[in-house]
Amino acid sequence: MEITPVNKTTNVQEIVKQIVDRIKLGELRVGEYLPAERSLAESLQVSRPCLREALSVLEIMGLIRVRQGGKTVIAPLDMKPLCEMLSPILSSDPKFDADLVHFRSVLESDAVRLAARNGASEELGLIVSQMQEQIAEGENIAAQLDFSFHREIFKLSGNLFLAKAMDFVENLLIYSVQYNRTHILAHTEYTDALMAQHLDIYTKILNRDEAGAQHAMRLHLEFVLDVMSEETK
Amino acid sequence: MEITPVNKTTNVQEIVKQIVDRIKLGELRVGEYLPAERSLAESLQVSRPCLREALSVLEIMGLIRVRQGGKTVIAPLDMKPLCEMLSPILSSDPKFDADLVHFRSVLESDAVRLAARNGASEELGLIVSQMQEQIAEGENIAAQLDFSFHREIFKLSGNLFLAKAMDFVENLLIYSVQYNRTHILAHTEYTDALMAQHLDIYTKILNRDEAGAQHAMRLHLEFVLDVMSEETK
DNA sequence: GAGTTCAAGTGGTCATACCAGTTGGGAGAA
DNA sequence: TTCTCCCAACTGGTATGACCACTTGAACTC
Repeated sequence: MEITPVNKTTNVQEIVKQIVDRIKLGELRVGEYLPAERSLAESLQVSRPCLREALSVLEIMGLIRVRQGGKTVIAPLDMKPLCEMLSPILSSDPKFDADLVHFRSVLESDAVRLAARNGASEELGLIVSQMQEQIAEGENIAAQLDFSFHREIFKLSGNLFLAKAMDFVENLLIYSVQYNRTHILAHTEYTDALMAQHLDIYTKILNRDEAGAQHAMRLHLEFVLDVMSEETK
Repeated sequence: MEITPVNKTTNVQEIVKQIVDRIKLGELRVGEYLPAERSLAESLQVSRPCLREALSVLEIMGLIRVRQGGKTVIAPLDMKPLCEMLSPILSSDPKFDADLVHFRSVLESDAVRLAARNGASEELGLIVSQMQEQIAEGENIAAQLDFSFHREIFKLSGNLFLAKAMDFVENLLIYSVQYNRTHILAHTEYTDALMAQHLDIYTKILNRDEAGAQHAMRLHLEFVLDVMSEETK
């Protein structure tokens, strides 16, 4: 006979589970308001402090957004608050930055391969066009546009976890001094090279050239890392 | 002039931040006890419900372990509680299982390459020896041993995030019906093949054959996936 | 000395009150 | 009528104090 610890569960855990389940079942949808704390506590037959503990948990999980005076709203799953809280712990490791950038490369290298398998989207083409327009006007590539490009590739990969992991990594990278693409994008001398690399990746995806896309992405990431290590010298 | 929202912060967020910072700074170390809620609340000059909200957050983040009647202890960062809470949301996606397994393959494929670069550890050799002993005695490979083998590879990779991501994935896979290695390990007819694959991976790591190790791992993962899809037919 | 018991201390829950910010509708002005 | 402004009512944020449930360890019994 196998012995397992009795499953004693706390009120807070029950509440969290119940609300998560309701979100999963679609009873609570993104954008909808949660009932007021007082009435919700009554419905759940728990005290308000207890409910508030559960709400705090849901908030850090990024499932709800709470504002004093305003209503509590169901939000799309967002890792950002968790990352903000957790980043001090993680970044205490000296290898943090290097490991994170490597990890991102691994993710993106696979994402672009899957993206090439699935083919390009209109959205990706649009992003590339906008990049070209900006350059034609003598501007640099906007950081937001660069971000959208890479994000779209993860979306095209179709893999839920690659996209979520990318979110996670990006949220952590915000706090990384060494890895700030904005600096690189601001350097005019790199603009042409970066544009060519983005275009190359896009073309390979368009042609469904999996290996080629992966290779192009690797070259791009290596280029970015090289420039970064130059900058920080 | 750039306009940014004023950073109104709540008591709970302050408390969480403060405790996280103290853990980072080493003032609070893993295994140590947190003061009792009542006295800690007094020290922080906040009410107990408020403090408890913060503690709930820290608990879901896996930074502390709380037991009724017992003391609250600082724990090593553990994604498990978060995964348990989050898994219903994630698994609501029909592609969940497939995406997760693919994601895991991506991680492990890279981890084993880095492991091969760094070379094998005594620990890994010991695990392989134990596997061989079990087989020599006519037993199957224990699930725990198989898990240790794969975990050790992530450890050998030396990349913080690969290991953490692996933790995350494994915690989610517990709830995946389709992906339960225990079933496969229990089948005697696969035992020899699995042992050979593990041994192959180990040897390649030992010889610092990066490409070979990666290839061997891919073969192993494909084999496991094949068997699984047979099982679920 | 080994086993038992129980009191003190811990987290878990609750009810209530009040503070602080948001919102929307009604009173007043144009 | 239409617009503006203000305040009442509702929301979340915090505090207090009480009580329950569980764990622990020291005093007590045998």
